[in-house]
Amino acid sequence: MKRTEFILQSLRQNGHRITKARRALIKALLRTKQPVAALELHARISKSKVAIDRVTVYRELKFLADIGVVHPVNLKDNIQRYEIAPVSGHKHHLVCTACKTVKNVNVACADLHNLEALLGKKNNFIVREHSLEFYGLCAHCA
Amino acid sequence: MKRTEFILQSLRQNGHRITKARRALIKALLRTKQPVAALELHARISKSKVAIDRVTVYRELKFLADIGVVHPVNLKDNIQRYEIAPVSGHKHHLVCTACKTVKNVNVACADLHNLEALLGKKNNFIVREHSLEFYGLCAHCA
DNA sequence: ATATTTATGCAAATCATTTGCATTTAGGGA
DNA sequence: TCCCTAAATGCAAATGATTTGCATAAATAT
Repeated sequence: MKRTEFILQSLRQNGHRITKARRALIKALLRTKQPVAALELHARISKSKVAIDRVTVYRELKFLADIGVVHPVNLKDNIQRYEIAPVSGHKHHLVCTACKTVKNVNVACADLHNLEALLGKKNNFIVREHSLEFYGLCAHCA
Repeated sequence: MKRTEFILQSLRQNGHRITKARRALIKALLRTKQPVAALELHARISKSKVAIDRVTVYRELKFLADIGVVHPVNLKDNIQRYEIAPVSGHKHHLVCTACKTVKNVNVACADLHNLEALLGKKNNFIVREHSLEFYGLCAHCA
């Protein structure tokens, strides 16, 4: 459980408080291997006898995203999900459109960065980020 | 106004009816250069004195997406947008996170297809599609 | 222990989208 | 042209995710 403490530590150092809700949220986030929605997370936490409000989960996730502890993930169903931010960079996903299972995949974003520079120049934009997700059918659903 | 007629024609040929709502929707969709949300589209159509219901817009957009006339576009705000499907392939977008302007950009998806094949093999998935969007600041907002 | 400020809970609002159902209407055929 | 039937529409109300307002609780520095 070292990762949890590391995150809490850095929160504390930045003047944020360590509360029951925050601790439960981060632990729950670390436990999941897939991006989770606020309500999903709230359900899981509730099941583990920790009582925190739905609204707190929404607020906390947004807060954690603001400070970069979690990354927002947007798939095609227009539900906001989050995942613990990796140590560096960001993740890409492979989503089964049938069972909704999400797998993390490695993509060499460096290749995209050239493209981004090009697009930026061509369109007079400063390109800051990209989102790249893959959709298909997992072995089980195919 | 040839494109409109072409689309209506092909709808007719597939046994779908040409209604006032459908015609207005398609014309409105062809008029916009950026992905539009249902409510946005409804507002525009209403402004042009054509009275069609919000619900009809939602239903129609979903229908048009099902038959491939429009493509759903998902950006980071979890609002469902649509755009007229290009003759072949699909579009990618460059979104200004400040003013929300969306520009279409050309991406050689062929490069991604190699990657998709690889990911599919590695994860035992059948990869069907991808979504790749870019975010940044336009010249005006930078 | 106390003050101060951050974080939480509860209720209610909001926003996008969907559903049920009764009514209208496009378009093929008599 | 009129009618028939399925397809499309409109209206009202439901749903689901997310947000907001406000008063309270509780985490830390002093």
